[in-house]
Amino acid sequence: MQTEESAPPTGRRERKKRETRAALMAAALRLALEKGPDNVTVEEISEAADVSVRTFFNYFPHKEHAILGRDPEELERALERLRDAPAGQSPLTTMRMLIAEALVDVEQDSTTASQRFALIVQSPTLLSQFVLLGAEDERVLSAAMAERMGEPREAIRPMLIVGAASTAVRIAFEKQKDAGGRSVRSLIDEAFLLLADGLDPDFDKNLVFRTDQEGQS
Amino acid sequence: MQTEESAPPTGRRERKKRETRAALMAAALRLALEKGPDNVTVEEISEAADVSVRTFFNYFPHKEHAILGRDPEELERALERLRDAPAGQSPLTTMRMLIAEALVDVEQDSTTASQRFALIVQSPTLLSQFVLLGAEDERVLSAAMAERMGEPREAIRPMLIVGAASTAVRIAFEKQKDAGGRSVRSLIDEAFLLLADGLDPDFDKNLVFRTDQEGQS
DNA sequence: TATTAATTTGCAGTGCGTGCAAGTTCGTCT
DNA sequence: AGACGAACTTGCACGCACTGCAAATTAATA
Repeated sequence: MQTEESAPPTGRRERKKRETRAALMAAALRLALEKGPDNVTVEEISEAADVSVRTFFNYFPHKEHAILGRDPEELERALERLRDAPAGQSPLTTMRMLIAEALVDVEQDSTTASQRFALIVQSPTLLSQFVLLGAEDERVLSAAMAERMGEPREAIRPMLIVGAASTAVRIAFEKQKDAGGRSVRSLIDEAFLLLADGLDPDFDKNLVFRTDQEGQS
Repeated sequence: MQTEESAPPTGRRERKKRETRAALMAAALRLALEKGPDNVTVEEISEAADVSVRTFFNYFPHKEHAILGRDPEELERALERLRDAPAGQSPLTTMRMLIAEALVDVEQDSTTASQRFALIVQSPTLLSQFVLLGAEDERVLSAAMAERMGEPREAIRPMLIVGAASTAVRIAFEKQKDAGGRSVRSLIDEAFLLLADGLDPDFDKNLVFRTDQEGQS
């Protein structure tokens, strides 16, 4: 009657599942690197991991998920960190902290992480899947951030902070290739400073655009 | 020997191609609205437009492109407006102008435009395709904006301005449903003010995150 | 009208992804 | 241990997206 999950249920079953999942992810990543992400078939991946094609789809909804190998715990950790952040900490500071800590996670197995990113920017389908997963995260984070800030769910600012921070990270990664030698971290730093201080001090706050062409003088 | 394109070749052929393309787009949109974007097959669309399935793929690379029905001239117009913007105008102001004018375009055939947007947020595949096309636009706009601002191509600020503006628009559209009655335009206004003035006046500029756990005091 | 080029179409084929109905493995209870 | 039930794997059939190829149709040109 103790079907509850109190002790870590490390049965043979759990272990095998983890192994299979890991094998599939590894095979997917390796093959994608070797042959280009769009030239890999699910059949090859399954073969390399020594399972049937059908089993592959029991583990991943799309081929891309296996290559991306997203860790669902990452979002959990981020949410937890957001909850545990100092009460007085300003929202953008919190976001930067979250990102910095997520980067640490990523950099720990830096080899596979940077390889994955190279693949992502290479393949449109991978990129779109990646963005899609990111958008989901953004929604969850925005909701949590709004609550933390004590703002209503429809408020613009929390969402904009999360969205802009995410944009900053994306740009930093994209720019890293061109911007010779600069670390992703320093690029992110620069972007966050811009976001915090304002992107444009000369922005014309009084300008109102009208759909009709009145007031042209 | 005058196989060149000097006069607008409005032969029967050109006309038919336009018609077919329009018919496919219309059928795709109509069916997507009726049955949900994920329950429409290419076969149905082609049937409704009275062409073969194979012909459909001669016009669109993916099913989604027919539904999205993107107008390639829109980006052209935006680029032109960016070039023609007053020399002294601040970058974020320019972006807001671009967006305001693009909104006018969209609102002119508002029926199909808003219908399309409702579809996009409904279907993950549509959304990802949409984002993918948007990312391409962002790159082009960023490059033009960087040039206009006289900054090198690797500079962060132009890209961040374009990216953040695009994020603001996206959020405005997403929030429109919850934010009872507020127009997209006013939501965009609010977002732009936040971006211009700075998302977070209390951002801690001196905080440096380290990968190791030193300086914990 | 005869020639040529563009377009459409059918057909065959690859690959993704899903439901279903076995078969197999594992945990559990007696 | 043996039996039972649940979880997992697998094969099979299927629908759908998309591509290359070659034949057929249609429009433009000489």
